[in-house]
Amino acid sequence: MTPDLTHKRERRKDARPGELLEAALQLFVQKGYAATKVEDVAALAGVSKGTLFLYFPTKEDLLKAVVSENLAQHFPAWNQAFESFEGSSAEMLRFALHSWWEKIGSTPASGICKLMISESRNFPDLLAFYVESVMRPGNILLRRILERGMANGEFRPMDADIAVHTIVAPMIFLMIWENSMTAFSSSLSMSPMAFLEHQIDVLLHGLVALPQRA
Amino acid sequence: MTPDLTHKRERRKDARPGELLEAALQLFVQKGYAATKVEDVAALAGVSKGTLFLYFPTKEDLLKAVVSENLAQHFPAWNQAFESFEGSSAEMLRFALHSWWEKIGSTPASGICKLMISESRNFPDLLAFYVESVMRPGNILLRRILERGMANGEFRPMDADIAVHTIVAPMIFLMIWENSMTAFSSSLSMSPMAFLEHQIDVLLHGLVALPQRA
DNA sequence: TACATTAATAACCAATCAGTCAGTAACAAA
DNA sequence: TTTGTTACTGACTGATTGGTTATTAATGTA
Repeated sequence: MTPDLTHKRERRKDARPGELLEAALQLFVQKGYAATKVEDVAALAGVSKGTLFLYFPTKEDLLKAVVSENLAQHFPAWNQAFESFEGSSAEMLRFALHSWWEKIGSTPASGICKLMISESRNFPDLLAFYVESVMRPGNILLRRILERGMANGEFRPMDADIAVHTIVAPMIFLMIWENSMTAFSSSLSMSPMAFLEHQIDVLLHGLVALPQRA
Repeated sequence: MTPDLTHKRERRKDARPGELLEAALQLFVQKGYAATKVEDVAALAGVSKGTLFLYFPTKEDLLKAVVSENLAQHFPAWNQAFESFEGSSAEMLRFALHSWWEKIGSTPASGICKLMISESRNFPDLLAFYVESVMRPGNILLRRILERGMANGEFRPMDADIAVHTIVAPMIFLMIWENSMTAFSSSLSMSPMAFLEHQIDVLLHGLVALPQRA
């Protein structure tokens, strides 16, 4: 990452891949895969283009490495947390969304989401990989929370598969917003935490003032 | 659009721009701006590359034309509908979302949203144009609905600016989903109308079974 | 200091692609 | 049929860029 302003050669074989992946993630998210030149990635990582190809055989391999490198490996811990959770399902949902925000939403890894949206059509196998590794586990975890809530009467009965999308949608929106809009138009700024809190509140209690269903 | 299989030349000066824009929208959304070749756009529109440049001076001009061509011109009508609406604010919200789905969400114009997300960083002036022409009017309209609901006690008090995002987020999600995911992975399919209905219901009444606030 | 190893470089190559332009064919008018 | 106009074509070009490789220099070892 640190641009080498002194033009002095350094031999750091083990540090290069990580620095290149970091630079690639940033540029791919910023400009799109096709529009970023490998030379720019190399420059941002402080090496020459040739060095990049020393570690990643093609540009496409670099993209795949960026995605797999940033995949959320949090699901084992999250599933564990689900098993041992003591509180209400509403608290559980709040915990899940806050934990997601802390571990992914607020980190550069959130850019992967935009990357998948933009490039999935061009790299279907990458999409399949992403679906299996993060979307499906995420959906399953959320559905278990919803089913727990419905089972103990805390949530009203509903189609869990659709409800999962209702929960996920604003999180996707938040990641996209941060990685696409805010960078340029400051008038579009929005406090992510305030949005998250409001979202959880509406999700649980709705907009209407007076309850009209049992 | 119709690929000319007979290789016979046709002179249709007035039909070309529209057909080229339609083809360009489809390919830009599918593959991304940088990854689509102008020659492919021309071929899909049934003309040669030279003809495309006869109507659009550069590739970037083509992109800008695609966006401006597909901008929602529905806001005058929608604002009008708001003024004369008779029912509750909940019904108004439902009407707004359904109307949006009918006029934009379910049409190719929804691809513009993905296009803006993917390319806004590379074309900031295009983003500014889009924000002014569709995002801001949309936000204002929704905020007026929310404020009407709060004013007559139908909705509970809230930060309208944040709440607008909570309403918009799932719609953005729906457009992105349809334009990025469903095309390749049929396992990700989801009924847009079912999602929309569920979304409105949760938005209004929340997930919890028993009301716990005044 | 001399030598071996290899990480890193930069000049290079081949393919791609946005944009051009000299020429062609469709159509109208005579 | 001839002639003029112009929508349309496709071969061409210059610039860009993914990927290669011969060379260089940093580091370890004797």
